[in-house]
Amino acid sequence: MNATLTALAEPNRLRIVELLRDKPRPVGEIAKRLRLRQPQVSKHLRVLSDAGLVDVRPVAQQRIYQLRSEPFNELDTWLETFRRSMTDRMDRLEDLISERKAKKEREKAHGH
Amino acid sequence: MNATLTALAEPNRLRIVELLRDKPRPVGEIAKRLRLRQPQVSKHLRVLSDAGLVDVRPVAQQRIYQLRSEPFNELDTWLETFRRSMTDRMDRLEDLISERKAKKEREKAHGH
DNA sequence: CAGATATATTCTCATAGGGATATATATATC
DNA sequence: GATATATATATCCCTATGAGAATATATCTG
Repeated sequence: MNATLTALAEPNRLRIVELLRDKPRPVGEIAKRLRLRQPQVSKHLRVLSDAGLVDVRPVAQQRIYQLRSEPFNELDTWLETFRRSMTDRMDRLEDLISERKAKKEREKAHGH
Repeated sequence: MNATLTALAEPNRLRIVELLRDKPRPVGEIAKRLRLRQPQVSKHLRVLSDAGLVDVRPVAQQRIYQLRSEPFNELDTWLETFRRSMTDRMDRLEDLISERKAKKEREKAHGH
């Protein structure tokens, strides 16, 4: 989880990932499209690979990189745990508000 | 998007966020529970706040921090763009697999 | 085998940012 | 108003890491 987030947190890596979202691509094409130098792209792809975000497939001298779905699924699962508690919290906040209103009403009634 | 990911990429911040998932909490409690020093917690909360991940609400000397839902929703929306293209790719992969199986079957039938 | 092409690795440098400590600020209590 | 409590900020140190350039490695083509 943390590995995934760390890998995605770097702007150029995020761009690479978004580029690979469309389809698998070789290193050179990624570099060209994103106007990055080849070594940086290779380095970033290494990080993405170590984090399990991409797979490589050699074709002649080229290395075709493509996204792996697992990390994204995990990220999604993790996010869901928030979705739930968030809506819960919202409900509780509303409860809190109506509670306070009720309290104020009581105070007013008692001449505060 | 990048701000959100950067904020979440730091291990202790991630822990803070996961702690706040349960309910809003004051700085001191976060520090105590995660065994972090108060200044670090304040700094991390500052980053989370700048990234729009948390809100503050003062109660006496305490500052109660709580999660904001927007960034998580955005992250979710972003993730969906992957889910789609991934399943597309998966379908294609499955096509590839069944194609290969078919080929093997043909080969087996021919006495390979 | 000699290029040419595509990619990975290594090295150096500079910077960002996280941890520790001290201190500032704000609010409550007496 | 003095003190205690809760939090924020400032300062210093240190490490991780991204960029750039040079070089190594692998594969194809002739």
